[in-house]
Amino acid sequence: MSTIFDIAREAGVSITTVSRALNGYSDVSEATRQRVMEIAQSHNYYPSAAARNLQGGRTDTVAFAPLLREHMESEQFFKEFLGLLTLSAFRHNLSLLATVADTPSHTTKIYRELAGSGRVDGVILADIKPEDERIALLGSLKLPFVAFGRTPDFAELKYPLVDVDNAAGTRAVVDYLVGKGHRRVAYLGGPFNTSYSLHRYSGFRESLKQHGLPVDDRLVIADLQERAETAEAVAQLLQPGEDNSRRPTAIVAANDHLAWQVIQELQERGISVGSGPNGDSIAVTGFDDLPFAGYVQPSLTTVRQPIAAISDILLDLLVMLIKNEMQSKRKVSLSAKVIRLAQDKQSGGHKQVDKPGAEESEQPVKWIGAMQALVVPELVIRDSA
Amino acid sequence: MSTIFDIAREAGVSITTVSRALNGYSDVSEATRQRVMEIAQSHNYYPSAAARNLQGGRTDTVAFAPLLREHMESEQFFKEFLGLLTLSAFRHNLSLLATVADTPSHTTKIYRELAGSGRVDGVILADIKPEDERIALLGSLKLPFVAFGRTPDFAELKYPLVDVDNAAGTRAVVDYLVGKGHRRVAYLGGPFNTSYSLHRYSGFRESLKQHGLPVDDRLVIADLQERAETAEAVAQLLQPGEDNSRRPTAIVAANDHLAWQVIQELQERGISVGSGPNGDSIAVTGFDDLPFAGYVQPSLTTVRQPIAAISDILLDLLVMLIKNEMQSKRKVSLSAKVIRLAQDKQSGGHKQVDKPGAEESEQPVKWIGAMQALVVPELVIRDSA
DNA sequence: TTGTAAGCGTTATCAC
DNA sequence: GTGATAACGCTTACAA
Repeated sequence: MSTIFDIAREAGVSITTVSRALNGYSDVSEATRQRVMEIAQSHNYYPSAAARNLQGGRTDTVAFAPLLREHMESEQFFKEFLGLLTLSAFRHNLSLLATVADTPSHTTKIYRELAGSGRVDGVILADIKPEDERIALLGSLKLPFVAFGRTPDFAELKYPLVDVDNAAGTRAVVDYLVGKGHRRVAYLGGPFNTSYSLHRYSGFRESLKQHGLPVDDRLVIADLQERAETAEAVAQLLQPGEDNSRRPTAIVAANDHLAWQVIQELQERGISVGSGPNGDSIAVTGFDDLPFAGYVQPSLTTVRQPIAAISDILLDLLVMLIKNEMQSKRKVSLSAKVIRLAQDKQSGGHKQVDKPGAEESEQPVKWIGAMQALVVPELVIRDSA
Repeated sequence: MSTIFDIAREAGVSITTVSRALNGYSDVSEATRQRVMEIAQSHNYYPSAAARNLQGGRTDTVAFAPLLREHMESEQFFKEFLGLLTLSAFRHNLSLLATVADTPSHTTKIYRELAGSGRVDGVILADIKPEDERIALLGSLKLPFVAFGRTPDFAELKYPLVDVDNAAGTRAVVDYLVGKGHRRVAYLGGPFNTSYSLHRYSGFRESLKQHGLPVDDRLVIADLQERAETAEAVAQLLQPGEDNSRRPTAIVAANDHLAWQVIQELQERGISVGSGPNGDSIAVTGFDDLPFAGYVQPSLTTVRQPIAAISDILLDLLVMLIKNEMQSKRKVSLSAKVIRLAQDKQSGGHKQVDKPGAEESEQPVKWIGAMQALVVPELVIRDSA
């Protein structure tokens, strides 16, 4: 590949001039600029990203490095999020560097390396846990980041984030179910190790309490992962021992995947799945509204996470952060200007992105802090409840 | 962030020594190495990727830059492939740089830039078209690449590729349908602008001919994209005018998405979907076996593209190519050694990858040239046909 | 308007 | 074993 020297030589100017011409500086004669640009084009010349980056510029790249879970190949949420992040990044004129971490400690290493090696301008965090070291780590590393999710102390820590109001989501579900007459509602969840799983569960409890219904611990089973565990959990719910009145008429699953497992278990036992607290059918709800949710039979009543809108906001925030970081590499706190910028979004949707195609779905977004957004998810009523 | 100078100063050695110690050279005393490594660790030092890359090293990054299609947000195949590429890249100790191209000409620009700026060591191409300029382009740019898919002249061009035997896939479908007694089989496809869409269609024709059945052009409708077009196509198939014997008993759709649209159209018309050439039900088949294929009702009989295995092979090939490229930046053709390496895979699966987790599904792979693999897809029989 | 020259942080090539 | 020093290709003061 040709370098800036080749272009300079052929154009009969210095490399400085080439650099200026190509970077759109004003102090270059139009004639020179034309010539330089033509020659550059004919040589298929593009400035070396490495050289450019080395002298202090940005990489125009952001990273996403989720922790590799078992059976990640089949994890729909991961793929959805990754795909939509890629699209959002593109609209923000950014590239997405996708990696994966093996283990929690490997995660730390990856972020250290990302920060140390300067490969990216910022990172996107997901699957935030209640005590997530990554937040402090990235802060100390001075690597700009945005979180999808939040820790309980998000208000004090003041890191930029977008979260779905998961509690509101399950509350909406339970409200809906209770509204349809359900009184015995079970909750099936995965491991309670992420913030969102805790929020979903607490939304469930809150709503029940609000309706004056008891939370029957025998109707709550968590830590479900493998299909076999779900099978066992369903079996447990269906065998209330002596008293048949303990059998739930509705099952709230913490995610779509789990909901689908539950539905299959019920169907295998000849129990019909669907709405109505009466009869012997059982209502089942999910959470996420992944693409398959509308396809399964019966189609899933679930809570939609507007992932496309979320990734757009995440990148809006990250871009602002990076710009701020670039402007002044010494200031520790966010400049007031950036914060104001972020809050301006409150009114008027998210038209920050450069390119068309962003979700303009007027997602209700609540700003719960400077650069901290809470997206209210929507209940999607289908056939399963 | 600290640099190599900081480490050198603190360790009381030269930067050369630091570099050597950290890069595992043998000519460094064990004592020095220990000290240097400790100090580096304590400073959270990682060599600048830019500086390192500038002096000629690799980036350990490969790019994937698909063309942005309309409604890409909802394109499952894109997300599947992207997610699995990310996982495969990780197993090969590579990062994946994901971008998107706006337009075909933007695609060209992206590859030129990728090559010129040296941001990545190689790229993965997908959606290969019968006349795909990208192959010549990347060749001339000397940017290592692997293609998922192939042009008709792949044998002469000799570029590295992995393809699914799409023709064999639809042949298997038709064989199966004809075996079940179907005689009037329709074909519904998208635009015939990619190699795979052409291959799928030709497989369809081949199989019919092999079974001595005529190809009724009125039963072939292509270029379907929007749901409305599919609706019209289905309507057309169902209104054979005067002669009712022209109505197909089976519909082969070119992909799962289309198959699902067809099923919905049929169901809306009160036509049951399923196997058996008799009765008034119509069999429908898809292609891809995307995650939702098993979820829809009736579940899709389809052809499975083993995407996980494919992306592993793609990256196996790309890694070999890159290594070769690094070794000798002047040689034009592949070294015999690399070719041999690639063909060795023929016997013994694909255990090339460093980390566990690769699909060891013993996918049948036929090598149709040096570094050119053809994966035979599998017919998955479910309820829709 | 243009050119000179000093970095940016590595690794590689020589010396010692 | 270890250390100067020269690239690597670019941007950006500073001069002219």
